[in-house]
This record gives sequence, structure tokens and C-alpha cells, in this order.
Amino acid sequence: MVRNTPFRKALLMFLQDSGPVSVPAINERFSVHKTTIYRELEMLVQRGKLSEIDFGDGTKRFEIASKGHHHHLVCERCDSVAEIDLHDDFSDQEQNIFEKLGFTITRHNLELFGVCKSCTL
Amino acid sequence: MVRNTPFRKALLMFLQDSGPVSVPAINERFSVHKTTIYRELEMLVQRGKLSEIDFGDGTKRFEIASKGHHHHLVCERCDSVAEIDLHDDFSDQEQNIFEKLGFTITRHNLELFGVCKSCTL
DNA sequence: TTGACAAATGCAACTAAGTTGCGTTAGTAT
DNA sequence: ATACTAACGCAACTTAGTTGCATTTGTCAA
Repeated sequence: MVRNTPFRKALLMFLQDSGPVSVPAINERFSVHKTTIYRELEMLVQRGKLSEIDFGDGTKRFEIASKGHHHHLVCERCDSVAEIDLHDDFSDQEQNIFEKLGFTITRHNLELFGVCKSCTL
Repeated sequence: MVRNTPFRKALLMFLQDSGPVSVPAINERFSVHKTTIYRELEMLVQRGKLSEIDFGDGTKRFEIASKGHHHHLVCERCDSVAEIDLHDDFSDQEQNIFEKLGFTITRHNLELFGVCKSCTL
């Protein structure tokens, strides 16, 4: 029995029109305990509603999963994040790797870093 | 003036014939304080001797940089790590991204996850 | 060789992300 | 109205990583 709590609604709404968000960031915007946030996110990931993003800065980020598989352009100057579709088809290489090494790839993590337009000017 | 301390030598030797290693892992094998390890690794990264690897499990790993740019096959069952050369040439796509978005890519992080041969059997 | 300087290390204390156990609040079904 | 349980808060904890400071130690120059 899943309840449609105010926080759950608000969180999903918030995530709808924002990029990948970290727990500390959510904690600043909502007056709920961090434990609640972690548990909520864990559940939403489990149910396939959210996907975990990792920018390697020591905190995980979460994003609406329905956006589909894509990657991010992370500006290292202003921390802005843009979505990018690399239509990365590794299937040939994955097949190759399996034949050579017997390793079955189930997922990958690819994020791109650099300098965004406004930070270049 | 950089000194060739015993720990420095031993650490580099250790890293030579091992995959990406985390600070906790180093801490288990050497009787030096963790602060020393962090400072040592920071210096070695700065001097281009080591490169930072991120598997998204909450701890950074470090690897001899002279191995050149490559990626990893991380087994999610036994945590083994194999190196893989994807000869990833994103230059076309990077050019495309720059023209469309004005974003200049300087680096990327790509790691592959799945099940290794021995864990499949 | 000795004194001085800087690199290297240890240590305690701290921050920050994330986890766990437990007790309480509050929807929901019967 | 009652009973059940999802949801929540809170305190305490773990772990990665950082910082300031004092101490040790290697190296160089007099």
C-alpha cells in the first residue's frame, strides 16, 4: 500500500523539471528529515521511477527515469548540467568483449565534463 | 625537493601491478596514517603519476597513469576489475556538441559494469 | 659535522554523506 | 471506531575525506 504523501508528490514534481539532484540539495528545499529523503529516493529507484547519476563528486544524484538513457555535460566552472543524447550503441563492442573475455555488460556510466557556453565567454 | 620515501616507493610499486585501488584498501596494506595516504595520492595525481577512477561506490580509486586512457569492466558480483581499451574517439561528437551547444568537453568518465566470466559459470 | 630548512608524517578533531534502529504520527481499510 | 502499516523524525552511528598543528627526518650548505 503506497500512500501519495505531500512530500512524495512535491519531490516528484520538483524532479520533473530539474536536472540530477543530490540529497543535500533536496534537503535544502524541503523541510523533511534526510532519512526520509534517502528512503524515499531508494524506493523510487527500486520502483524504476528514478535513476542514479554519479558525477564523482562524493554525492549521488537522482533523476526522473522516464527521460530515458542519456548522459550529461557537466560544467566544471559553474556546475550547470545539460542533458545530451549520445545514442551510444556499444552493442558491437559489448559482443566483442563478451567473446574475448566472457564479461557480460549490464550497464555503464558515462558523464562528460568541460566548460559550458556561458562560462567560455 | 621531493624525497624518495619508503612509503612512496612501496606505494608506487604496489600500484604498478594492481588495478585501481581505494584509500581504505591502501590503508589495510600499509602502516601509514590515512592522512599521509591522501596527501601522497593528491601529490601523485597532481604530478600526473596517477589518475583518479570513479566506480560510483563512494570511494575514489587510483591507478598508475602511464597505462594511458582506458576503461574498466567492473564485476558487480565479485568486484573484480579488468582493463579494457575502447579506443573511444568522441572527437566527432565533441565537435558536434561544441557547435550545437558551445560546450567544450575536456574529459569524460566511462566505466562498464556487469558480470565477469568466472561469476557467470 | 652541525645547524637550518623543508619535506614527510602522525594525530586529533572535524565535516559531510549515508545508514540503522526505534519510537511516533497519520492514512487507509474493514 | 479500531486496527494495521506506511511514512516520518530523531538520535546515534559509520565511513570517506579534510584541516591544523606538532613532530620527525632527510638534505644541503656552511
